[in-house]
Amino acid sequence: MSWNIDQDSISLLAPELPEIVVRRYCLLRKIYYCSPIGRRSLAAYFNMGERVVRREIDILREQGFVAIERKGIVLTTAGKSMVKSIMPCLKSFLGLTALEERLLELLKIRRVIVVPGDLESDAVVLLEMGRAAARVLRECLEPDMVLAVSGGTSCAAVADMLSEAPAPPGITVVPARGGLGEVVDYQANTIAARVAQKLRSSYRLLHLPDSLSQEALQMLLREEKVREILDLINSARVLLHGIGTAEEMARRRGAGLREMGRLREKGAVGEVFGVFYNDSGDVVDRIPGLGLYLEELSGHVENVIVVAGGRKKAKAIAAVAGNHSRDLLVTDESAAREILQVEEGDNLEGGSDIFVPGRLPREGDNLSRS
Amino acid sequence: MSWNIDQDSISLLAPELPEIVVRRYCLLRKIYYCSPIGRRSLAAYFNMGERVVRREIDILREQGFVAIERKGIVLTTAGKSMVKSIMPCLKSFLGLTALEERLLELLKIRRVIVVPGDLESDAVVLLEMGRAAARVLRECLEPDMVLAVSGGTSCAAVADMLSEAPAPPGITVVPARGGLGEVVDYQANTIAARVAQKLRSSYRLLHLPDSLSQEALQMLLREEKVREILDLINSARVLLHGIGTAEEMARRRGAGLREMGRLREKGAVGEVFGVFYNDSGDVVDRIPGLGLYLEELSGHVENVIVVAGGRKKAKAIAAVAGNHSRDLLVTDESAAREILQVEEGDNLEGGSDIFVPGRLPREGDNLSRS
DNA sequence: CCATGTGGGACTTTTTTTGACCCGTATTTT
DNA sequence: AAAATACGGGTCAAAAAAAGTCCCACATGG
Repeated sequence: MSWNIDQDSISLLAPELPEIVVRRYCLLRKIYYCSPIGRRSLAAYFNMGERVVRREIDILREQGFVAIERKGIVLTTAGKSMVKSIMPCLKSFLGLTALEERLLELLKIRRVIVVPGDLESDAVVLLEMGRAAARVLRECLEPDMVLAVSGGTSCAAVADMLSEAPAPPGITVVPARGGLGEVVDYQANTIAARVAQKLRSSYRLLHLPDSLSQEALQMLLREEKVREILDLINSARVLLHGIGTAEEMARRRGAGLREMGRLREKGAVGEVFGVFYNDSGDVVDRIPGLGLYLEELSGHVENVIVVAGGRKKAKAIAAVAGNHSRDLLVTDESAAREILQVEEGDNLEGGSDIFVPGRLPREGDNLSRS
Repeated sequence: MSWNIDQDSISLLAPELPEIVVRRYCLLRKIYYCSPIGRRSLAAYFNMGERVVRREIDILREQGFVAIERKGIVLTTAGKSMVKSIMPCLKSFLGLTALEERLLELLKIRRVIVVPGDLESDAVVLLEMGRAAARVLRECLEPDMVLAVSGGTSCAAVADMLSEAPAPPGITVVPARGGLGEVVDYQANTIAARVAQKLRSSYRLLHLPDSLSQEALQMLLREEKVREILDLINSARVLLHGIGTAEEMARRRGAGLREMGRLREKGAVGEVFGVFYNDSGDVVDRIPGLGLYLEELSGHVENVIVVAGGRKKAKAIAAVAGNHSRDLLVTDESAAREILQVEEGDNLEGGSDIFVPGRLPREGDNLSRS
């Protein structure tokens, strides 16, 4: 029998290690995004005791990663550098690199990036996903491209984390669809504009009322201005989109229980650009509206960057991101593990647990998070 | 300012980690070589509390690396496999790979292998060095070679750790010099025979009285049998030798304080094949005797495997193993760090400490070791 | 048959960790 | 300007973990 012990052998010798490393890394990462921040805020955020946080911070301070100021805890230069550069090392240490490879094989797409942590229990993971996706996005950009972006918190995070630096010339950013009734920060229009601003590119928007009848849509299609933007959108060569769960989307549309029941009946698990997919990736429903038609995108779309995380979206991700050689997936650890567990009945081994810094909540805990 | 944080970043996040890993590894390694062995023996050997050992063993048992039997602690299959395969990973984790590269550059020799630990405080390190050297030795062997070995504990360890498997045909093992008065187990003759046995090769020995006058040596030289073996020795294409410190050698020769003082005066720090070297690698003295003449070895020697460890031998190693492109050095962590610190005024960074499992000795401790 | 070394159990002491405070101050909000 | 908030730091006791120190029953080997 051959024992395949490689870079993870250290964690086998010190099984308590991953927990420690993850806890400190999460703290560091949170401080990175939220500094200056206080002990109590951190403790509340991660559901840890205040004293535990203090101890960890002391260690991090001794290591020179954080400095303590009157306003709160901040990262030192070394700390910032650490957060930025530790990722590849941490990923291999936590087995995420292996996870990426297994997902790549399972989903048969071009590229998979898995970010450590669980988006649902640590909101900072969303930002980290955004940062990773932003880097991928920049790699995809070429002169005179049209980039279409969708709405949602995930894409908003990408926009947030994009560095402010000029992209190749001639790029136009457009929303993939006219506004779906959402918070303005998460609307495709808003995100497109913010992305364009970060990239120093131009952008075109498509403002539409929330719910339109078929007749109204037909009428709008005859408008030259609208037509023009739609053509632009459908000539996109790069797509950046999140994934909605069916429940989320139905709720966001203000749909009644009736409609939600219908979606569930059809087995809808994920939504992209207003199109609902079931487990197998088939289209089972769509929201009437104007914009990009994913099915019609054939030749000229080169890269589809899918960014979504959280255990709840696992099924949706697997359904949407499967079997497209043009797809690039950016997700988080919890979603990645969930997908693999569901899809291939993951032979659960020791150490494949996902570590979260917090403790079990007790009665009396304040569960609100910053 | 550029922060070079790479694979060691994990240890920066968890500074207590190297100590834990090294401790467990040392325990595992000791068990590997000495099983079955009991808690108390381990505790005494490593100068640890019995309870500490018990706890570590519990963890190692939970991890499936050791099993506890009535006769003592033994390694499981997984444990054996771990000890064998963790080495490269551990080396990079402890920065030994980097250490090897720096030594390679400093000494300008062909190859450097650094084994974790300190030979002086953990005798098992000697065996580990032997195992590494044995592997190197096997790589060097080609058909019809003559292999000359020296005496000493280091070479004895190599002989011990050599696997029993046939070497290329036609190999002859010889002692590099006639017996210097030592314990028989560590004499070159003994070691040559044991190496040959492991390699399934033939061997020739050269038995000589301890101290001989010049006249006696000259007379022996005229003996055909002796002459024949000497020719064989001097046709060696592979050398395997340890390094003696001057003190050690003088003591072993039973030399009086007078002679030791003379050696010290001349600056002798290391000895190989009865030849003493000073800091710079110059020959400052020699023990009269018959055998291999290192200086005359020119063309036909292809590989010189130097195996020596321990902080005390650092200077000797640096003096002897320098500037020979044919040299391969196998040493331990403590010697390697000491060499670098002395030779290039090592800019001491955090984490470059060498971890030993024990604690500081107290009064009342039983310091004897198995 | 006894000396030695083994694991396991039990107990106390010591150290570390954690929780729960309070305090003075700087900053923000009212 | 005053109140409220959030910050770091300090302190103390409870709790938990670790470590030291025994003793016992059992095997093994001289």
